[in-house]
Amino acid sequence: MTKLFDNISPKNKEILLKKLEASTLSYSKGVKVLSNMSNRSKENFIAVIESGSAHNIKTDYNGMSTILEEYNEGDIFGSIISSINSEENNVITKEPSRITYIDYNKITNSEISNEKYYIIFYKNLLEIISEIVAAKNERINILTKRSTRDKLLEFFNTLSVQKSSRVFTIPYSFTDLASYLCVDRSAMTREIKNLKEEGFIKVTGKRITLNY
Amino acid sequence: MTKLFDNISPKNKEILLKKLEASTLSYSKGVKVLSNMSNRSKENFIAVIESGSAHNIKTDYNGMSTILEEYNEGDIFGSIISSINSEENNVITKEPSRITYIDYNKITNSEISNEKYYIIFYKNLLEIISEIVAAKNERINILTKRSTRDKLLEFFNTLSVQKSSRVFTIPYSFTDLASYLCVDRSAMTREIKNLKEEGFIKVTGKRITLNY
DNA sequence: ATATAGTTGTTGCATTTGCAACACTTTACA
DNA sequence: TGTAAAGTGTTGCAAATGCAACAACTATAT
Repeated sequence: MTKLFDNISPKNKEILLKKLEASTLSYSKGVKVLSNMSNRSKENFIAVIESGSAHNIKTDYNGMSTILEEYNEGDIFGSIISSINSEENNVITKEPSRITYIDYNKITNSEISNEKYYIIFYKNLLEIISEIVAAKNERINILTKRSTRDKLLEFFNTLSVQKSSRVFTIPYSFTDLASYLCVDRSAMTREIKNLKEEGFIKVTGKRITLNY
Repeated sequence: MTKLFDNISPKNKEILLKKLEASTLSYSKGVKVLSNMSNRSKENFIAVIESGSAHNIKTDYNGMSTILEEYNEGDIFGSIISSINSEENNVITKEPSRITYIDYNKITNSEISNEKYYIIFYKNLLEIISEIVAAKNERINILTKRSTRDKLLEFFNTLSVQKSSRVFTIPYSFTDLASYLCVDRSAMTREIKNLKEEGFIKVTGKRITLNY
């Protein structure tokens, strides 16, 4: 469940959704989510993942593709918070999913209401966006590392902090991880091997143990 | 001027600032801005650059430093929107500056007021943060490029779009640009030379002309 | 006005990374 | 359940990048 409606009564939530003209669509697996959306409405919307999951994938002019973001149940994405405007970006479902769309203009331009639930909604939105910003900062943190090794270590470190443990599981395939870290897959595999041989990490499938 | 108080009357602005216990500090050039701030208050604040400018610089364990962000007059930064919590991060003034601090807890935890200016403040904050997110997305866009050449071209492209012109001026020294793009300076200079020789760009000092 | 610190362009060389190709394993799904 | 598709580990080789060092130039501060 998204935090977007935390502390708002079901009744008020309904009023709000109606006011914002929210609509929910269902998708099967592996579908480009925004392809049937007009460029017009692409410019200002928020989407809530009601169920399922999706990847935001950027494909370069030279065919190089990069996983920009991962959206899971309860996550939100949209024009103001993600880069999805470009032709290069695609949001693709990883499994059958249901997504609710809200016109962001309706949020910002609607009559300013004195209703309490209105400001609570704003607070919630702000909080969610703050979390998104934190995630983006972390991504930038990883990408500013100059070497494959340092990118891996930074990534592992983040996971380790998240799970409060030196043992954790990589939530991607190694192929996807390379894409996420923006490095060549074979070079990454080589570097992981080095880290193993030098005793920094232990790798069992997707389970990593940090030894430092 | 920051947008934070747009559409809020001076009187209400004052009430708001008092309520939020805002305080303004002055700094000379080249000063670490947050060094005298307690870790406690570092965790939740917003800072507004009233005048002057600053860099958010991250220095690695191995001494490698990267310009994460640049703050100019009217910009805001802070714990919820920037990565500044780590020991590695420093915000350093580029010139004499005045900065106003607002305790973010005061914003989120204060009694929910029905005052109109209150929700306007929220809207403004949300809008500013959306712009920050857009900037971060752009940064990620650049950093996901795999080669120095593509990073340069993406950076030039962004500037070109911003200025709506194929001629523009780089707002950094080349040394700082290399740091911003996370590449070696000499390698970057080499690549810029290549781009010049291949006729893609013209370079006169910091003035770039795109020929494609 | 001058010393000092910082910026720029350049180069040779070492290292890292990317690319292409391959065999093998695992997963997905019709 | 069988077949196709996707993921994994590996390697040799080529190309890109980083590193170190230098000289020339520019900006800054006292």
